[in-house]
Amino acid sequence: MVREETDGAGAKIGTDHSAMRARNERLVLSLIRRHGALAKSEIARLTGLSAQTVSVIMRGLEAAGLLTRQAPVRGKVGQPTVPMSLAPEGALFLGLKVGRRRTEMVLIDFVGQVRGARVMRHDFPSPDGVIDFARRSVAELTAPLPEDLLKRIQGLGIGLPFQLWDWAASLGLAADAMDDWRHRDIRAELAPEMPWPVLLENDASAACNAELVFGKGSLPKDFVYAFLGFFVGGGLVLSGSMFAGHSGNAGALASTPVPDGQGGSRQLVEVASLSALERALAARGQNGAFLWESAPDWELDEEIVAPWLAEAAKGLAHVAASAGALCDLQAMVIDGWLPDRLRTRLIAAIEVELDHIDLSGMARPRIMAGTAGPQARSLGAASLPLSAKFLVEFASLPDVPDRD
Amino acid sequence: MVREETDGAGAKIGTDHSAMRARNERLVLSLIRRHGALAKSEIARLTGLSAQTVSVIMRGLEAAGLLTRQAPVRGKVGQPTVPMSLAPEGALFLGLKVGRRRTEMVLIDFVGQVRGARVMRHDFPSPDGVIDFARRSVAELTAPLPEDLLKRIQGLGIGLPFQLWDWAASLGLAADAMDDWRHRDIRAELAPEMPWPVLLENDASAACNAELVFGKGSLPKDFVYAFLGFFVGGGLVLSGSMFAGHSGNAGALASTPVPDGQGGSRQLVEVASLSALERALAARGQNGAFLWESAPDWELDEEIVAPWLAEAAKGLAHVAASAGALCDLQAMVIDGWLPDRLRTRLIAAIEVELDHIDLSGMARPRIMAGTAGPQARSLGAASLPLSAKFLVEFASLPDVPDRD
DNA sequence: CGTTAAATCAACATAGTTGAGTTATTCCTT
DNA sequence: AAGGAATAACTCAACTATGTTGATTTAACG
Repeated sequence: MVREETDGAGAKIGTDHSAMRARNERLVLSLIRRHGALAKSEIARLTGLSAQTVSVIMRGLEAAGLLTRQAPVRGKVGQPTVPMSLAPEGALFLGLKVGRRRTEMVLIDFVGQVRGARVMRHDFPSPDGVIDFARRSVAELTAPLPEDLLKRIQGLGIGLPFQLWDWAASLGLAADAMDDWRHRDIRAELAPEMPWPVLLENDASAACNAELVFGKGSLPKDFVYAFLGFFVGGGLVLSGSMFAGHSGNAGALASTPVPDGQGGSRQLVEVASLSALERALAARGQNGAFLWESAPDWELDEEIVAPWLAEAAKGLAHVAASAGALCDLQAMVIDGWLPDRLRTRLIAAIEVELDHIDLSGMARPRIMAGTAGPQARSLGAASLPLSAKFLVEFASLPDVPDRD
Repeated sequence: MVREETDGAGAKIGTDHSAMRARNERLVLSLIRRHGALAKSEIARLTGLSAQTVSVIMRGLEAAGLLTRQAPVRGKVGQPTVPMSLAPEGALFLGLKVGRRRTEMVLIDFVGQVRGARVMRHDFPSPDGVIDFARRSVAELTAPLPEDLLKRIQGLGIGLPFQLWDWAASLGLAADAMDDWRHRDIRAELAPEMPWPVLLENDASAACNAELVFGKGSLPKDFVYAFLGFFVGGGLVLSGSMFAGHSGNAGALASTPVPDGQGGSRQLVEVASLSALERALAARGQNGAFLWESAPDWELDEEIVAPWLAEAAKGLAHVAASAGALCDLQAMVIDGWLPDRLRTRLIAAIEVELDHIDLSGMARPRIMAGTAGPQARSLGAASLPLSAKFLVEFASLPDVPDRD
């Protein structure tokens, strides 16, 4: 039931029977995840598969504990339909998010509920410290689980900022303080110790995946996602699935050139990131460390926040326009380690800036708020093994009509 | 043998046996197209399919006339391998390219050789004129074909500039001269008359597809393609296949905002297009009509071409950087209705401009020349039905190792 | 109690896999 | 140089996995 995806050197790219079944199973799970509970007959109509085939597949998924039957729906002529929904305890996932001041591990279930969490604070992350924390947290989070749930853990996802070593200088640390990260591969180090697959992604890409898999709003099929943390990162969702790029670095919004207002260009990270905000605080003699102390509920002086917001919005609007033109995007989704109110203001400001950009020849992308908020990255890390094992690439998914 | 892809409302998204076979057949054809002749045993190794399955599939493709056996290769221990290559006459395709002053139709074979062509010149294209030309050209191009080749025509692809109606003003025509295009759908009008599928794409996206399908150079898996014509357009190739976007408008490079050198931004089309060059000519009192008269072999005054080149390169370098960051691209491919020497200069100039952009945090995209040149668009139009029917999405293709 | 739609059962069809056998070559031994 | 062993490509026949079809059962409404 729901086999691993073969990968690596000897990857099989031809399709055989088991690949066919695997894909059809993922298709069923993906449809139910996106739409909510669906009856076998509805799945048959949506997929074009025969009722018999769908019946076999869904009974299998139910037997595997991944689907549960809901109360039968009566009121229409004919035998009542039995909607099947995702079984929350059908599968569990661990997510490790490495951050600037906080490293977190979460345990989530099949529907994205957080079942447990651990947090470690640090001046700056070190590979050894993170690996140690990961080991302890896995032990602590799995210890209370009964045998049957323990077996349902499907993987560990890691969300890690890329080019961590570039932080050192900006943190006032010795320039080589984080050089360790250059040469360490924590995925490869943790994988042998863990009984499940271990996956790694850029932390912002992971956040994007959380939005895609667990997002509550109705997302378009194509959008660019931006997460404002110490850096700014993102992800690119095309045809409903995340596009990671050949080296896993797609959505590297930090590096995007944006006009600097003086005829040249600079990188987005210089204007639309919390590091930029921290610099603005420092310029006024304030210590920005509080930004990272706890959940982001801070309130800043308007004199500091307004100019930062204006520049960030200008940069992000430029990205929305150029990414929109290139990829025919319908939206840009904004999230970050930000208080809700600030995120709302930022979105409004981007809309205003977009008015000042010539968008002829392309569709204007909507600017939307993310639904996962500050915890998007850890949720996203945990969502990586979920996507890898249980979801089909959405390219082939149809629009699911609402039930009447 | 190689079935049509089902599409439209009742699209079947579940996988059944025939979809499995269809995909494996396309996979075989895609591998041979990319690599050149391959033996059954090599295909078996590359795909991971069993020798028996590959044998059955390839005998079928041979019987269908899509593959031909090459001379057996001896010299190694064991039975000699029989490489199979694409049969040039295995399938034929028609391509209609609508342009500013020229509309063309070509007939190409399975390996991209042009078997026939028709050209119509006009002051500006009209839907009725184009449809009429298409009808006549199809008749003229197919008339000399023997019965068996006639049956091998697989489709008609159309490459059409989007937003044709915006030209009118810049051509000095009545503003509503091309309003017809707003309301006409030449694909829908031609389709019922033709015994094959009729597909339509943006002309620049079609050119991109030609590069992808017939390109002689070794292309990376992810690149952005730019074609400089009257406008500038492009295409986006991700994981080896073209990404068209939800409304078919991906790669709309014309609309990309680039810094205007004065602190604001303007659209790429204003600097990197032949319409910009024509404007520069007009500003010096020269009539730019000659640009379109024949194949692009013109030589321009350095005082006109140098400033245009500089601005175009600056704009394209900005696009290369921002697209590169967003999509983790390995390259930008440049082609256009340009003399070869000018294209070469443009590429060099983009490289220089790229040196002035901060690319930290991303890989520097290579700037490469296209291999199809001025005829890329008509070739590309004809390549559309080829891709649709005979190629698999390359996402799953492995790197084919060279034979030793 | 007839009609309807969901769900299932049993027989069947399709296409991939496995293992044995055939073929055409090179390599090795005499 | 001749003949057999080794090797690798290819094919055949039997088998397996999985999807489809048409008949049947089930549980509701009217």
